[in-house]
Amino acid sequence: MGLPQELARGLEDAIVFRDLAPGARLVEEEIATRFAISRSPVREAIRILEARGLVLREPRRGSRVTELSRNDLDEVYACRIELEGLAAAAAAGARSPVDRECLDERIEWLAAAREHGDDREFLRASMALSRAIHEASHNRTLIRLLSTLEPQAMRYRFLAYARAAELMDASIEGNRAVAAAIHAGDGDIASAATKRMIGHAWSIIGLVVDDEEAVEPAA
Amino acid sequence: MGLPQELARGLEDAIVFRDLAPGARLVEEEIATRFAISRSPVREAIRILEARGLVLREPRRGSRVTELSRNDLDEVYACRIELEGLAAAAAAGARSPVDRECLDERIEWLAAAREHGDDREFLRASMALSRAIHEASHNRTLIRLLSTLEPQAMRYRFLAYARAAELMDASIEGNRAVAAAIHAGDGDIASAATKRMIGHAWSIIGLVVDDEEAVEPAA
DNA sequence: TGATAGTATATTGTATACAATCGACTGTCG
DNA sequence: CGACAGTCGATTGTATACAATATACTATCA
Repeated sequence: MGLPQELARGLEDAIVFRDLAPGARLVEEEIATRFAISRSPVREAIRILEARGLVLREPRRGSRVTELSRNDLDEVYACRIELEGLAAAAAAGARSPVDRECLDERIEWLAAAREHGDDREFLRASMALSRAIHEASHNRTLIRLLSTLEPQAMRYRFLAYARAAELMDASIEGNRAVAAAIHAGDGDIASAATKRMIGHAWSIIGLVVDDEEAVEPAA
Repeated sequence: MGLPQELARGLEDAIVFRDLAPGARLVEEEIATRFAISRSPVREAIRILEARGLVLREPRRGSRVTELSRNDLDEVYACRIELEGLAAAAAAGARSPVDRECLDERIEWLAAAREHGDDREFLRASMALSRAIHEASHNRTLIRLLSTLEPQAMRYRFLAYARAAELMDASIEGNRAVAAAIHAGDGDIASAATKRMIGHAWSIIGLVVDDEEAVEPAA
């Protein structure tokens, strides 16, 4: 993979897992020296993050990690619920044996991470599973859109896992239902199951974020 | 606006209106010298176009304008129909007086362009109207997603206008219905009207693209 | 003392220089 | 005659140098 993409992945991880807090500044030269590269690939990486809504770039004033908020959560999830539903339906329509295997594999990975009680691992498995469904849709445009939407959604999920661990169980169960519908080739059910699962998560995460904002109103 | 964004706008126009044909190469230095700037902003501009699906960048091999195809059309419109529906519903929910004026204004512009018989002007007005609806949703995440999806859709619409002018009349009528629902504050009707309009366009454009592919199978 | 102009510094935006790689051409050898 | 290695040109990827601008600090004046 290219250097900017690789760097973007690393920074994205840091943002999703809160190693880089909301509001943190991203100074090009600083990052460049830290990774012993020049500003050129760093600039490219930051632009990738901007396209994903993870950082906000103000002209001549630099970039900072975007804040999380109830309003932003609602925006992201309103889009996500539609696009993920679309992906599940398409995956059910264009199902292929290899995708099927891949899906089951990743659900097991998800369950294993839950057993282990590792939040980060669970989120990683969850991202991998999502991507597998996206790929199974064989809709490259949809994949492109989702790849610019998912990372921000992951930030909220990670936030919520710490406060509402039952969300993980709901996620496993929901995904099992989605996978079953995809395997059965029923797009409508796959879409409905996906929307139900995401809508449920949305409401739970919303409570967590509301709490967060009540505690820290100065954000 | 920044230089890269301005340049991207210009190149985007050229691609949408077919001044840059599908498959055309975009050589960084060539563009740079043509506009009397350096490669740095050109590279950024090309990345913007890539994020919008207008150009395909292959590592170390350069960028070329993406091809249009029936398959790609279906991908784009499957996403578009959902996201535009969402935008219309949100706009209906969060309607404000200023948005209302703006909407009506742009529909009149659309009708005027149709009277004039100017394809390009009609498409420009159409883009402006779409953006107005997007903005009226007050959902910045949705706006971001749509801004990376619309340009590709515009390419197909421009293609179809030349062969199926009645599409423009249907667009005016459809948009009037959508605007009425938004003004009435009825999200469900706004969404349904939008999806009906886009679905209709989808089927007509599909025929045009099928024809195109039958004529030129070597693409 | 408070406001303001001026300056200094930090950081981004743009231009240029250098390195690496891909594709095409060509010449040689089997 | 065909296949293949080597070289050359074109183009992208990365690094560095320079220019422009925003912010913070300081000194001066009302």
